[in-house]
Amino acid sequence: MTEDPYACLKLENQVCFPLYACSKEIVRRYRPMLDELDITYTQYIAMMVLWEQGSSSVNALGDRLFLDSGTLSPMLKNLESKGYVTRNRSKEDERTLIVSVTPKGMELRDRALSVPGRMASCVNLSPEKGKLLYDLLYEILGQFSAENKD
Amino acid sequence: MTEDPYACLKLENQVCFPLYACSKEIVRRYRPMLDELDITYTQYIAMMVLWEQGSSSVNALGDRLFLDSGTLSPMLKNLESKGYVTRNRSKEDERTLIVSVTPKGMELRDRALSVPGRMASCVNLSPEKGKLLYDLLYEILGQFSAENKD
DNA sequence: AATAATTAAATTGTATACAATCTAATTGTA
DNA sequence: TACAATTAGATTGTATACAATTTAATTATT
Repeated sequence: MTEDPYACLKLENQVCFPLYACSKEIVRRYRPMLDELDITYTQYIAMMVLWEQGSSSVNALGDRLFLDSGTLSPMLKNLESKGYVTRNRSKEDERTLIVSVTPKGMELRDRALSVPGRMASCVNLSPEKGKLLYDLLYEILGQFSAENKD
Repeated sequence: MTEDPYACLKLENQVCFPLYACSKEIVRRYRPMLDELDITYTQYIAMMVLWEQGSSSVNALGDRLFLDSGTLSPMLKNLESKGYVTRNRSKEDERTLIVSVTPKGMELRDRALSVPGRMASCVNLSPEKGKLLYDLLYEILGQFSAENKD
């Protein structure tokens, strides 16, 4: 049992690294499926919110996705150019931009239906472990959301 | 209990999304600490490998970090310009680039010693849950590494 | 030995991410 | 009601990520 003063700086002693690597690798595996829909992963999660809600302000979308306007602004313009969403200023508050799904965007939803199932088959984790992972991640995210509410 | 055919496309039913969000948020919390060392998170994990091994080929580093040359090449040049590493072609195989830590790079290690502890205090997860999360993530990463060995 | 196939990095092009700054609209306050 | 403070997005600048392609070096094959 040798005492390594640098043990804390070893890659395998980090929790963040497998989180970072896992996230990247999974998103990478989404790519071929999302290519078929002509969207990226970031666009996909934005569409998920919009499919569910119909529309959202950029701000609310950012809170939900943990993304800021620097990422969202160009990405939403891209989705608009593909015809999946429209971007309109709110009548009540001209500062607010409302993003809404178009009919073409709603059609996309049907074509995306097979994606979650096909993705699940890329990650071999038992349902119990999946639930465990999910709960642990949301426990951390919950803390982060609480922090940001200042 | 209404049957929603689109339930699988809801953001809260994804495991990937909290993984993606959590990874991003944690890396974002590293930034102020790593700013003090004048490195980014990606440079930090690369330095972790180099601190431990002294040197590595770009290829081996990429396997370890799940990054390709498109990301590593410019990032390692950046680390070189800061004086933390040197980049030299291998004598045995001129295709291979060997990245080595410089004395200045090793000094950085001492200044980085406080980072893991300060980061840990940003995430309030019990040691047991931390271990659980760690194991689940490496279970998934293990599958991915096995896949890539074809 | 000459050529084909493979391999390691580097480069190119597209799309994030995010801090910092800017602009315009709205709200709070003296 | 003017004017300061705040807020919502957009913009700018830097650094990833990664697929696809290119280049140079090495290995395998005929």
